[in-house]
Amino acid sequence: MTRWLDDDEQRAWRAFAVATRLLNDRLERDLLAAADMPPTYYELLVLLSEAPQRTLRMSELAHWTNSKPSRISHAVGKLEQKGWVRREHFAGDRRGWLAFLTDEGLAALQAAAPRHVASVREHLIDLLTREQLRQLEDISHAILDHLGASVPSSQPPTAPVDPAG
Amino acid sequence: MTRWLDDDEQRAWRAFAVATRLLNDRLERDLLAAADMPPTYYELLVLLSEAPQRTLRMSELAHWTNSKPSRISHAVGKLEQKGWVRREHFAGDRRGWLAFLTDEGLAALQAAAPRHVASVREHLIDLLTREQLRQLEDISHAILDHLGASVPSSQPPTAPVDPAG
DNA sequence: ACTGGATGGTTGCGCGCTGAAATACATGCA
DNA sequence: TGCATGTATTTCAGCGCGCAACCATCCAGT
Repeated sequence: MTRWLDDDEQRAWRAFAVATRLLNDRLERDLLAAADMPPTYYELLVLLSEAPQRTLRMSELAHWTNSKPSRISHAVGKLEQKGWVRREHFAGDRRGWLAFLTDEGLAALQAAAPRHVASVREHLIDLLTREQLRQLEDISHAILDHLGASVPSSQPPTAPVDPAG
Repeated sequence: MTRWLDDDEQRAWRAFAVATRLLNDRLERDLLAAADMPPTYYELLVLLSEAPQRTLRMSELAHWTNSKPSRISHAVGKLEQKGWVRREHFAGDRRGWLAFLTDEGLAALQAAAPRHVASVREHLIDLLTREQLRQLEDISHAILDHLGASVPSSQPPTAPVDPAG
């Protein structure tokens, strides 16, 4: 007994689906041009930049990005190659690893941030009224609550940069 | 001279970014379970199912999905392997090709649709008030207008099924 | 008719991200 | 000491995608 979508729901869903996909594609392309990395990797740098000591455990990175450990390993490996992240043993439990954001990594982030923020503004934020912005946040939180997710803004915001992660 | 995001903007943007990514992941997993194909391929079936004669030209598929020709070729190739789509020459201009949705393809779509609609309902539609639904549509259209995109709801809606594409 | 340039699609190839599974090693507990 | 658990890495394979090269067809100009 399927409850199909009525006209209103259908229109809203389709518009939303297409819009978010297109927006995502666009932001991804822009970010690639600005930072030469996929959004998911950029996200890791943002998380690190806002963490105390610019440091997080691998498992924490996995947690905040809702991803499997292997993905984090791969990603941090790439970032390490670029010299943007360094890995060190976690003193106290040598199974664990800490990922440090290096000065170079922070610099790269700071270099990319303006273009990324501009992109987010141009293709999303500046298109909306203040009212719509609030609505969008409410809607987003409804989704997040339902999916049982947590937004990493609960991270200690010691950000030396505003990367609009 | 970067205009950083203020607190309201930052919160909204982050919530939106995380919510849409998570939602997307979830819907993708569900769809994969229901239809054994990526959302982008499913989208093609939906387009075809709603087109007159369940038929579209390759270039039209490319247009409505904002994708390069090669992607469509690859995708339709896969769908053809499954017996869900058939390709025929376009009479009148033999350079062109028509993609037909087969009976099997339609059946597969109809089989997958209920679970997909349920998923969309569960993780998005049913979470929102009627008011929020309208807000979301407006916001989406703002994005679409700016990106110069078109939503395929301008397709002739002769749908024998409501797949919530 | 012939030819050169568009046009519509395909094919081959490789890139880059991802996850599953196997592995390695540390830890804590019986 | 043993063994399960926890943390992270590594290997491997798969996939979707785009680029570039290619092929077939159409069409305009001569």
